[in-house]
Amino acid sequence: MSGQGPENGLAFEKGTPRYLQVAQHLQKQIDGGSYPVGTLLPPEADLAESLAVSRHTVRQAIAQLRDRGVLSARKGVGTRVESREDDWRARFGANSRGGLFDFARTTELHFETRSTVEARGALAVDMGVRPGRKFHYLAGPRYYAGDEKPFCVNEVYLDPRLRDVVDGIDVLRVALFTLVENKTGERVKEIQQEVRAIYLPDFVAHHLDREPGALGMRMTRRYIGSGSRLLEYAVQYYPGDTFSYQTTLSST
Amino acid sequence: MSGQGPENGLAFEKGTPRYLQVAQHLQKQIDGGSYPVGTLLPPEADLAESLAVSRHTVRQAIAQLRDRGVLSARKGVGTRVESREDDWRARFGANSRGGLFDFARTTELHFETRSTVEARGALAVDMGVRPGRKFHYLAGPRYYAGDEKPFCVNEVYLDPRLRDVVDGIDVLRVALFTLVENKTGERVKEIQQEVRAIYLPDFVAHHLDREPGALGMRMTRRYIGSGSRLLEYAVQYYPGDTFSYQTTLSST
DNA sequence: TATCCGCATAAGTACGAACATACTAAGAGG
DNA sequence: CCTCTTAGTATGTTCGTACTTATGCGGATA
Repeated sequence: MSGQGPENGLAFEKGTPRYLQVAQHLQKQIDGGSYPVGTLLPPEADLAESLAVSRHTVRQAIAQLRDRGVLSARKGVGTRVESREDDWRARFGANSRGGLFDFARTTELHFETRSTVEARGALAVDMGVRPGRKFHYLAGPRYYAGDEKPFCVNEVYLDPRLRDVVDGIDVLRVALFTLVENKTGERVKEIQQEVRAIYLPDFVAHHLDREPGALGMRMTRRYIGSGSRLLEYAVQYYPGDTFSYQTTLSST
Repeated sequence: MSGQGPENGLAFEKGTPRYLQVAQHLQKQIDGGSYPVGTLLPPEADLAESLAVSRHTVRQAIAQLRDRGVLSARKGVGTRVESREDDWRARFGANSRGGLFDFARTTELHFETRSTVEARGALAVDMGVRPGRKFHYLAGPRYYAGDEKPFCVNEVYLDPRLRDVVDGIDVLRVALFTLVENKTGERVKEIQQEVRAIYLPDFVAHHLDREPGALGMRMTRRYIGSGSRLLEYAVQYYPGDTFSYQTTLSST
């Protein structure tokens, strides 16, 4: 087509950074099959032109998809599509406070369930608290910003004193523990993470579009405050076929 | 201004990108205590000026340290020093049956299989190398010292040049990559870990005394040398019912 | 005294331009 | 036919610049 008209340039909405919109756009193209797995993306310069953004913006978008494991790039060759969203999505690698912060910033947690629960049995053991202690409980799916389907199901157990930091919040786009820190002034001293293999519980499987009992992973985090007190306990369920937990240990 | 001279700007070496040199410089300053944990780094603009690089380069350097967890940034405030990374080897935190898992000395790896293999297909992808590259392959069960039954099955893919470091070794009681470092002088720059849920393959299930197809976890590690070259690739299989991977993120 | 507003600050986003480097493929030469 | 060289391509690095947005501080106001 001749058309120089409106182009296929994106219609940018305000509020969301352009590079994220470009990343989402590319993700959709990949999911839709426009860029099949194993093929090379158009050169950055071409993408920049066709989307009417700078190459720098395209590179930021590609960087996003790269550390999700969707793309890989090689100098002098091109940018290769490694996987699709529903295929190999979440390479999770938040292994620092800041990492969790960034992770929360690029995802959305939708609270669907709220209640007050009492920690008993195995749960109390996992949480590392005395049985009988009460917690404010929230749960719901977590999405990559702009996506249709969630990639993770999240449960949160919050100290009842901190309940008001989430009251009235339906969609969370920041790390919960920063809210806790801000409201209380108390700083999270330590975060204890644990990853283990599981069979997906029913309600999780339903959200993630998997069979109940399918392979999955469960990541739990204990957020410890100044006084060695458990401020928050979070559980995340991931599908086992698309999720892996990654860490990089680098020596100086 | 007095000094147009050498400044305290870095003496850049060629070959390494500047932003990496800046990152290393900042890391050293942090480890050395010039920027204590909990304090704010100078503004990016100041750093850029004093190091005689562009702000963009400083940002790239900071980005590096951010996803290592060393730094965290907040708009309008500054960049905070979160931790120092001198003892990254101590951050191996794997746990089995409640006991702490210590790589180096408390376990024994018994090599039962040796061969030379060619990385192809999914293996090449996982290893992050081009298909066709040859590796020296070793495999066997790993025992807690004195135990009857292994708790883990281990596979190792070694750069053929490094083959002689394991020739003649039947039982390994130290981390293999330290042998590599000692023999070659080349130091491991980076270790990339990945944990995922799996169904146990037959030969693993047999060793671990589980049913084939039972819940398990697979941990892979890529040991990267100076030249971004893959020196060693290791795979460990654990039973899912007794194994979990743990990390602690402490802020101060 | 307490609250609100606005300014300064610092990271985040976005554009443009140029050069460096790794890789591929085509062509020249043996 | 094989090897070496060379030109082209695409990502990587680096500079410059400008604007946006979140935050915090301090002064003015109620």
